[in-house]
Amino acid sequence: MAAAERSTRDRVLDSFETLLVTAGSRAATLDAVAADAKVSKGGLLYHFPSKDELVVGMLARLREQGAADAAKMRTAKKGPVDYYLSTSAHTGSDFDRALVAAARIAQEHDQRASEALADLRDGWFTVLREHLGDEALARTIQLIGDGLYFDDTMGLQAKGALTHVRNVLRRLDVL
Amino acid sequence: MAAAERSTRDRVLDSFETLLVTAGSRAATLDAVAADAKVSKGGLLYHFPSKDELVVGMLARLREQGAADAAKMRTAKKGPVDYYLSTSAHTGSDFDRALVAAARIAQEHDQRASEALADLRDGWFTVLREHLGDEALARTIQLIGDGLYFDDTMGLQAKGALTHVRNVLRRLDVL
DNA sequence: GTCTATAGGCCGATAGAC
DNA sequence: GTCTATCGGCCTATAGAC
Repeated sequence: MAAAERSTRDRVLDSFETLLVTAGSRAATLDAVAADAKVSKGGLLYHFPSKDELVVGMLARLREQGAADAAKMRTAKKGPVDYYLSTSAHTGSDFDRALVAAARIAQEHDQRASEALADLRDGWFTVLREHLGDEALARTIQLIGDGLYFDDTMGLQAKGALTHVRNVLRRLDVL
Repeated sequence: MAAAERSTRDRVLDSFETLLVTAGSRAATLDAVAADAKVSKGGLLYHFPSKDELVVGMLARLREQGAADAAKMRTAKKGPVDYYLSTSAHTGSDFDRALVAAARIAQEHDQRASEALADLRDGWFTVLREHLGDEALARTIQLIGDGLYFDDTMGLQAKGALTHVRNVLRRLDVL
C-alpha cells in the first residue's frame, strides 16, 4: 500500500508539538496551530473539539511512540545503555519532539502529561536495571540521560558531553 | 538594623517566580502576579513598566543569587561535588525558585534567560573542573546534577536518587 | 506609590454556510 | 470536513485620580 498523505489530524498534532517545542505553550495557540497546519481554526476544532482534546490526542500518540522506543532499546545492537544515552541528546525524531512537547505541557500542572512522562521513564529504567543488574548504576545513568535531555531542550548542550559520559562509564566497566 | 519589610518590588518578583514555577508562564499574567503580590495591576506596572521589565528584573536578581551560590560551592565543607549535587535536587531556597522560573522563561525563546542560565552553569562547571582536575568527570557530574534538577522540576524525582548517585561516585573515588 | 477605569488586541469556542 | 464570522473573556498597557 502506498504511503498515505499525512492526515489533517496528524498535521495538526505535528504543528501543536512543533509550536510547543520551539516557542513554548504560550505561543501554541489554536490560531497559531491552525496556521502552521494550514487549516482554519474551525477546521482544526472539527478534529479536536477543544484545546484540551489536542493535549489528549498528543499524549496518546506519545504513548504509542514510547512503547516502540522501549522495544527498540531492548534489542539495540550496541546495548540499551548506549541506545538510551545517544537518543537522550536531540535526534530530531518525531518521538523526540513529542517528548519535549509533553514536558512543556507537564510543566503547566497537567497531570495526564506528567503521568505519561513518568510511565515512559519507568519503561526505560526497567530496561536499564534488567540489563545492568545494578539499581544505583541504572538510576545514575538515567539521571545522566535526563541531564543530556534537559541541556538539549534548554539549548545548553556542552560540546562533547556524550563523549565525556562514555569515557566515565568505561571506567565503571559499563561500556 | 531591624529587618526591613519585603519591598513591593521584591514581593512582585517573588510572586512572578512562584507563578512561573508552580503553574507555568501561561498562568504568570500581570493580573495573577498582582493578585499574588497584593498590589493592583497599576501598582505593579509602576515598578515594572512592562511585562518584559519583570523578566529583566527577575534575571538580574538571579545573577546576584548565582554569584553567591558559586562562592558558597567553592568553600563548602563536604566539597564542591557534594554541595553541587545536594543543591541540584529541590532545596526550597529562593535561588532554586529563581532558577526554575528562569528556565520557564528560557523555554519561550528568551535569549537573556538562556544566557543567564548558561552563565550560571559555566560558573558551576569551572568549580567542578578545578576541584576534580578531570573534564570528563566534571561534565558527567554536571549532567547528573542537571538530571536531578530536571526530575525535580518535572515532579519525576525517583526515591533515593541522590543516594544512588553517591554510591556510584564512590566507585569512581570522587566521594 | 498605589489605585480604578478602560482601551485595544488576542484567546478559546460556537454557529452556520458550503 | 473545511470554511468564515462572531461572541464573551482575559491579556497587556495607558490615563488619570488620590
